[in-house]
Amino acid sequence: MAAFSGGKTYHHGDLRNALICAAVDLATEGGPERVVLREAARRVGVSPTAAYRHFDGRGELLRAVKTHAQRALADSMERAAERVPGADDPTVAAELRLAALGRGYVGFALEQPGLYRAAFCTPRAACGDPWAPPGRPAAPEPEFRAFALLTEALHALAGAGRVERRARPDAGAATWSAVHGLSLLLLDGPLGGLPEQRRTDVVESTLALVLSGARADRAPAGS
Amino acid sequence: MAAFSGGKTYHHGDLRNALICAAVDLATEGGPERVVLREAARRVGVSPTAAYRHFDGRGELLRAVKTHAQRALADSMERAAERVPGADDPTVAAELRLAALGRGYVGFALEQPGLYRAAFCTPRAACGDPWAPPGRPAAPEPEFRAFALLTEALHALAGAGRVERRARPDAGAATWSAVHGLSLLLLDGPLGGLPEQRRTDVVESTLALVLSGARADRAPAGS
DNA sequence: TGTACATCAGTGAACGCGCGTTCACTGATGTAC
DNA sequence: TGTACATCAGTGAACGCGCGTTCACTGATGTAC
Repeated sequence: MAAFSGGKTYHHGDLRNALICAAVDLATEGGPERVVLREAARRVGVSPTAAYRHFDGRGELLRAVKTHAQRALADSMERAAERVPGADDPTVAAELRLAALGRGYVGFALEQPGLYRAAFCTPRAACGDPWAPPGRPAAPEPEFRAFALLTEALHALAGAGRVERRARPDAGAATWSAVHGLSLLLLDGPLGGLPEQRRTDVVESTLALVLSGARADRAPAGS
Repeated sequence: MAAFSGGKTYHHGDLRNALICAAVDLATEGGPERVVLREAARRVGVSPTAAYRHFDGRGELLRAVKTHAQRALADSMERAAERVPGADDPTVAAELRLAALGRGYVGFALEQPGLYRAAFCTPRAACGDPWAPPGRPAAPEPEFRAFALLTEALHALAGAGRVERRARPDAGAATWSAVHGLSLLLLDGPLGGLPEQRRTDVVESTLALVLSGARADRAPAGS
């Protein structure tokens, strides 16, 4: 996030994007609560006031960071899935893809902890503003492509080799829960101090849990 | 948390516990980042300086809150498990208990969101101090009885009706991941806006995922 | 039982910090004629 | 093509806020003799 796209048309040229990049850097370094409007302006070399030409305030800047972080998370999942080798059996292929998506998810969380936490920050939660009013956020949630990727993979797996079979309705949410919880427990939770090998074991165990859930979905009820 | 235990021996009498209670109240109202030393002292009716007779500083006060929150979480799980009806089949009984523990876990998170988040806060994460140094915390982690309860239930389930069979080593962590992730997605995550019924569905789906993992543990490999 | 003293839990004022946000402004860019 | 003007992206100083923490202190409690 050192460069930004737009051309230099005005005084600064694309200050909005430059501020977002700086804010993303901040989140990368220390999570959402490190996203500080004054600091972002400082890094871009501009007065804090200038930011108010482009954002309503800190909240809006943080939302932009959140959107960016969610995209980066989904990108990481897709990259992991692309690296997965093909398989003749469509069921095996679908299982490999689902597991790869999960690894990409957890991998992103571990490699970009600050950005990952920013992807899930809410005004009332840990975004540096403890005084935010409770209740639903006013602005609509940005896309959650990560969730869509998991759901699609589950449906593909449920229907692999059969005609139009679909996964249980909330299987996506359950799977998401597993990889999300795992990421946070590993990141700054009680599973944080694990050595490399143990960490890998826990990740694979959790992916195995997800896959066994998907298999139970495919089998006749009560097996 | 309106009362505190100790007798009035000194000027205030058990100020330490009074401060912890106030801090727990703050966390209950707004999560760990709302735990503010000055405000806790204010509520107890004491000068901020007085707190330094009993705590090293804000960090230590927050740790006390965290410990309290973890105990409360485990208590909620045990209460939920106690309400579960008995069953003749030991396997069924073990499954019912595991599911009840999971419901108690998520239930606590939904009923006490602030306290729940405090139970998992870390200096470097969302505890209101974005400048905390990265790396492992100096002080050892307090007990995680919630985790122990899940692991024990999984082992009981794996061994139900058989001689000394144990669950897969990391099944506890995987299960914990599922309920923890679910709680956070429901709390302040993208699953936050769900209506009551849908929320219940998602909880049950995730518990089904956990149970299917436990069943796969019991069945011969490759089923 | 009474008195001098040590201990220690509390006070009150102050420190420096950095934040988000607002104000009146300046000076560069673009545009109408 | 030149000039007057409107627009708008930026500046700089200041606001009030509340925090964590430290300082020198006071006054109540407990203790030794």
